[in-house]
Amino acid sequence: MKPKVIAVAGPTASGKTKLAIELAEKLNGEIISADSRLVYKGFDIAAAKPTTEERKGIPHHLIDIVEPEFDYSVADFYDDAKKVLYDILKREKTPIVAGGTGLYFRVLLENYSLPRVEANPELRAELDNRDKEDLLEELKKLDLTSYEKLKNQNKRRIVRALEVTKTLNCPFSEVSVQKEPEFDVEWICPEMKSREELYERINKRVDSMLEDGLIDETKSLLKKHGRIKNFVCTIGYKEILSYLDEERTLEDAVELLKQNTRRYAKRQLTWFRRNPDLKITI
RNA sequence: GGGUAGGUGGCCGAGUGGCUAAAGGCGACAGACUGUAAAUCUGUUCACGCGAGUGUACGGUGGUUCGAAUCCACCCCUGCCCA
Repeated sequence: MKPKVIAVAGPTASGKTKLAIELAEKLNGEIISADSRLVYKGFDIAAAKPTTEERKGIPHHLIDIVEPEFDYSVADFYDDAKKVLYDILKREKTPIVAGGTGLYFRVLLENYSLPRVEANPELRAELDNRDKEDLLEELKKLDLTSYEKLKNQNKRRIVRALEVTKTLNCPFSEVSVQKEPEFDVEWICPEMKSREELYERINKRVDSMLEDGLIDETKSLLKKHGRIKNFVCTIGYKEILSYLDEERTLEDAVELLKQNTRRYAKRQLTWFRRNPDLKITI
């Protein structure tokens, strides 16, 4: 008997946070956040982190666990989430994995075996300096399977394949395989009527982020951390920063923020649509 | 009223006789995703058709030409300058 896990997955602003909390109340559950931004301390308004009241006393895991300077990786998530998940099961409560980061769901619940190869900045820099064709040539010699899969893909993924292959001295394709799923997952996504409705919710949520003090939050994070990657690459902060830098008006920055959020939601939909259990129709 | 620059596909913008259903960018849509993932990358984008193809299209109406987004005439509209 595999352990039962509930997964609440959906695009940003679809209402998954609320849905997860309702389910947790009903099922004596605890929530494991599967969100690459919620892990960071201080990323509150822009990341739509649920407030204490909103959490209704339900334990939330993997939120506010690292400082933004720390590069939290999928592997970190995998280790942390698995530990928490078994802990919840041990206490005979229901684990509810909720979030919007497709890769996190895949690695945790679809049991992909992550090659244990940490990011190697020197090697990456060296590989980045070479052009894509050159890297592909090398990959073709070392790992034909990965070459076939990645030849039309982006350079970053080719770099990673080479990084793993060279470090382990073993082809990337042989160490990154899918195994038998470890959990019995019930997939749930919030109901969404139409793309228009979702986009409308996104627009409204961005407006309320502004009312809640997104600009002040951006300023104080900037002061505290400077322009570190995780900060300036986060939707919400990057657009407000462009306003603070006087690259565009506030109005334009907000419009761009809405647009980038819509695009992000679209990419999330692409990810989740692939999962037949999620029944995404918009 | 006079002068001048211009009106191109959802938007911006290149194109100055045939190689043009019209570069490029943006947007939109679709897809990929195994340690950067709110990241990064790929494809499609006038209509109909599986397709060869057919139809419609560069402000409007006429004209020149075998052939016009491109040349000519008149008209309409917009920006700027002068009155």
